[in-house]
Amino acid sequence: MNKDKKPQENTILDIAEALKLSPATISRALNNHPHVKEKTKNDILKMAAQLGYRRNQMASGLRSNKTHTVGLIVPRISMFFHAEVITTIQNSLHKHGYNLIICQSNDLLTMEQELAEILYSSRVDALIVACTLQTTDFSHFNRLVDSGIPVIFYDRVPLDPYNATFIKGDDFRGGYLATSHLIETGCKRIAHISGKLTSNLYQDRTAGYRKAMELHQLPINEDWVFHQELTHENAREAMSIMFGGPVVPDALFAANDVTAIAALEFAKENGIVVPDALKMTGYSNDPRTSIISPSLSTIEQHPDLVGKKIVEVLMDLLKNGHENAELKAKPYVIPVDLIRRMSS
Amino acid sequence: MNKDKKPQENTILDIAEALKLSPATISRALNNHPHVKEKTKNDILKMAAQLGYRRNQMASGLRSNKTHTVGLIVPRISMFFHAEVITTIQNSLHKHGYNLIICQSNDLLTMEQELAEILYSSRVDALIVACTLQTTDFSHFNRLVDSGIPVIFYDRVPLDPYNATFIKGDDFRGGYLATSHLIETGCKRIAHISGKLTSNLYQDRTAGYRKAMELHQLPINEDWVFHQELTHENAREAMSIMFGGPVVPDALFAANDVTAIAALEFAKENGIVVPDALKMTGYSNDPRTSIISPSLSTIEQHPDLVGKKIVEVLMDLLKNGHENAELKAKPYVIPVDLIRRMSS
DNA sequence: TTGTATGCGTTATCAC
DNA sequence: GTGATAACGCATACAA
Repeated sequence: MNKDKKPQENTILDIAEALKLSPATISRALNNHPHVKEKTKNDILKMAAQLGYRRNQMASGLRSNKTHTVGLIVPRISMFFHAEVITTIQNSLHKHGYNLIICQSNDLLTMEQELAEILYSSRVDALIVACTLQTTDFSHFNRLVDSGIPVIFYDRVPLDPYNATFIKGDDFRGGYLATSHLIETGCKRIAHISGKLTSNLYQDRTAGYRKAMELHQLPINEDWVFHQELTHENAREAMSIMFGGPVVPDALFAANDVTAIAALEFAKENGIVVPDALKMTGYSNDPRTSIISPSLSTIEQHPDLVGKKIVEVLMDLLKNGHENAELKAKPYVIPVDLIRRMSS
Repeated sequence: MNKDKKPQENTILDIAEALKLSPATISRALNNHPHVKEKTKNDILKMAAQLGYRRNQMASGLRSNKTHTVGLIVPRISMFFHAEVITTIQNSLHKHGYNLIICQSNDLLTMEQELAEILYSSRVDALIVACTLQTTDFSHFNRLVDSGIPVIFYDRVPLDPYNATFIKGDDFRGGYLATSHLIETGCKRIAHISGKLTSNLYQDRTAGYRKAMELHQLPINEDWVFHQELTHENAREAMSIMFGGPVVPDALFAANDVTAIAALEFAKENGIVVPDALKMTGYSNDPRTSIISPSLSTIEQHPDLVGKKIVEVLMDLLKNGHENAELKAKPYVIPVDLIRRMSS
C-alpha cells in the first residue's frame, strides 16, 4: 500500500536535535570517545536506542577511511577445509567488531581478479585469500597492497616472494607423514596422485612423499606419480592405468580426499581389497573419509587453527600497521597430523 | 620501507583534471549515462583505466542510496544444501553486478539478530535469510522491511504471515514421497525422526509422513515419532530406544541426512541389516549419503533451483519495487525428488 | 566537556 | 552535451 516508505532513517542529527546537542557530541558518544560526560553519553545511547538509530557504514567509512570490513576470497565455500576456516574467521572477527565479505572464485583466475577489484572498490580494511590453483601471477592484488591494505594468503600461497603475509599448512610434513605411515605398514610400491605443480600445496605434499621414499630407500616408479587436476574422473583414470599394468602398487598416497575416495571406489569395483591388497591415505580429513568403508586414513589440517592464526595476525596488522617486514619474510606454518583409519 | 604509502587513490576529480573536464561528466561516463558524447566517454574510460581508477563504493552508496550489495544470513555455510544455494546465488548476482555479503548465524537467534542489525547498518539493497531453527519472532527484520529493503526468506521461513517473500522447498511432498516410497517397498512399521516443530521444515516433512501413512491406512506408533534437535547423538539415542522394545520398526524416515547417517551407523553396529531388516530414507542428498554403504535413499532439494529462483525474484524486486502484494502472499515452492538407493 | 566547521568521493539538480 | 554546485551522514581538527 504505502509505497513511499523510507520513514525515519535516523541520523546523528536527529539524535542531536532531540537532545539539543551537537552532532559532534553524538558522534563521540557513539564511538566511545574519552571526553564525553557519563550522563550525556547515557542519554545519547538511550535516545539512539529509542530512535532505532544505526550508524550508516558508508558515511562513516567514507569519512574515516575505515570500513571495519574484511574481504575473503576462496575457491569454493563448499570445500570442507575452507568452510571450517571461514567459520572460525567469521566468528572470531565478529568478536573484534569486524565484518567479513565472503567471495568465491570458483577456482577461476578471472573471477579472482574481478573479486580483488570489487573488494578494493568496497575499500575493505584487509583481504584474506586462498587463491586458485592456476594463480601464478599476483598482480591483481597489487592495488590493495600498494594502498596499504594488508593481504593475507592462506593455504594456497604465492610461490614467489610477494609483499604479503602467508599462512599455510605444513604440506611437506603432511606428505611425509602419509607416505612414511604407508611404508611403516610394510608397503614398498607406493603410488602418488597429486595436483598440478603450479600450486605450493602439491609441490610440498609431493616433496614430502619423495623425501619419505628416499629416506627409506624405496624406489619411486615415476609412472605411478600423477600431477593432474584432482577430480573424481582423473583419479579413476589414474587407477585404471596403474592397475592395468603387470606390476601394481601396494599403496597409494592421494593428495586430496576426493581423489582418495574415487580411488577407493575404483578399488572396490575392481576387486582390489583395501587395505589387504592396497593401502591408502588421503588428505584433508573430509567428513566423507570417516564414513566410507573402509574408512580412509588422511591428514588433519586443523582448519580451526588456521582460522585462528589468520585473525590473530590480521588484528595485529590492523592495529600496529604492517611494518614487521620479518613477519612477511617467512610464512606461518600450521602443523598437520596423521589420522589412521581402516584403509592402511 | 616506505611506510606512508597510500599513493594515488585516484578519484573522479583526478580524471577530470587530467582531461580538463568536470567531475560530473566523468561520473556520467562511468555510469553509462545517455547524454555523453561517444568520444568523451571513450577518453574518460581510457584515462580511468590508465590511472587505475576504481569507484569508491562508500561515496557512491552514500550519495545514491544504493550499495549494489545484498546480504545473506544462513545457519552455516558448511551445510551442503546451503553451500550450493549460496554458490548459485553468488554467481548469479555477480552477473547482475551485485555483491553478496555472506554471514553465518551458527543457528543462534542472538547472532541472527546482530547480523540483521549489521547488514542494515551496511545498507544492503536486499537481504536473503535462511533463519535459525529457533527463530519464531521476526521483529529483528522489521527495520529492514520498514525501510523498504526487500527481505527474502528461503528454506526456513516464518510460520506466521510476514511482509516479505518466501521461497521454500516442497517439504510436505518430500516427507510424503519418502514415506510412500518406504510403504511401497512393503514396510508397515515406519518410524520417523524429525526436528522441533518450531520450524516449517519439520512441520511440513512430518505432515507429509503422516499423510502418507494415513492414505495407506497404516497406524503410526507415536513412540516412534521423534521431534528433537537433529544431531548425531540424538539420532543414536532414538534408535536405541526404538530397538530396545519388543516390537521394532521395519523402516525409518529421517528428516535430515545427518540423522539418517547416524541411524545407519547404529544399525550396522547393532546387527540390524539395512535394507533387509530396516529400510531407510534421509533428506537433502548430502554427498555422504551416496558414499556410505549401503547408500542412503534421500530427498533431492535442488539447491541450484532454489538459488536461481531467489535471484530471479530478487532482481524483480530490486527493479520494479515490491508492490506486488500478491507475490508475498503465497510462497514460491521449489519441487523435490526422491532418490532411491540401496537403503530402501 | 561540548560546539563549529569542514571534507571524505560521488551523484543529482540545476543551469548553460 | 557539459559544467557548477549542493548534498549524502559522519568524524575530526580546532575553537570555545
